Amino acid sequence: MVVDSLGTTFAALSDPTRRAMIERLSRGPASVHGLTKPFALSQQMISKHIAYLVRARIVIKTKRGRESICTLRPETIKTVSDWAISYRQFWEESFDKLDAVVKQMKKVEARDGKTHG
Amino acid sequence: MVVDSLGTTFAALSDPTRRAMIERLSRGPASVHGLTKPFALSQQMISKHIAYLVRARIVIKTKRGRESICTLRPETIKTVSDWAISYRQFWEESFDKLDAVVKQMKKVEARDGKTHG
DNA sequence: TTCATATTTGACATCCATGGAAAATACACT
DNA sequence: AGTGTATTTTCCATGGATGTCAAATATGAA
Repeated sequence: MVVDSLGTTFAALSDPTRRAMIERLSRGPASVHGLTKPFALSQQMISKHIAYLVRARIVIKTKRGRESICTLRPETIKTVSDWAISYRQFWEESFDKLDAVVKQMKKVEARDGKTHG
Repeated sequence: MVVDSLGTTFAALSDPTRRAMIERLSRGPASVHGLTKPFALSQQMISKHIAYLVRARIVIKTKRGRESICTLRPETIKTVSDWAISYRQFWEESFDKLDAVVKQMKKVEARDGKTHG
């Protein structure tokens, strides 16, 4: 893979455990140990998941004594939002068109209602 | 993998070719052949990428004669946006805190500016 | 039916992520 | 130094995604 920053971000987000970790970290930093408890996964796996999130620049890790404190970075999640929002016009137009189709169908239904059924 | 709809979506978005295909499809439907041209990839691979996008419910395929027409679904991209936006408060608070830190630093700088080199 | 076009499928190799087990490292405390 | 805690690293197996080649399928045109 070439350097595909957004791709790395999406790959990191594809795992439900990692998304849950992000959700947890959005409420404040936590140690690896603290992140292990709720997940019924071994600490090694949590550590590996964190490494994945760090590589994707979603999380930063800082040493505090013998603990590693994980902190969620706001910028990267925002790039995901920015990516999705760039299609906002597309989906709003699509929904508008769908609305128009539904309205047209109802209109036809009302007009032809008595001749069909 | 268990059924993880959002995870499947993110996995599909992790590939730059597929994101480019989405970008193309956001400007209107296209055949597999039409999607192949700009990508310097074999038609089989494009076909497989499309299958991946269909499986992730990002694209729908409809037969028209001997062509398969691919259309971008608006809902799925919107779920990505919704997911990211649910962290909006987090990142806005983070940016605010960063702003505050920067302002505090400037204040200290201005106060101590003449005593330091 | 035959030929060309559009698309899919199968076989196969390669790479990377996932996850467990156990060893290794790093640090705090006595 | 020795003990317990926190975290990482290594080895290994499994599964899934990527990509190519070749063959198969489906449709349109002559």
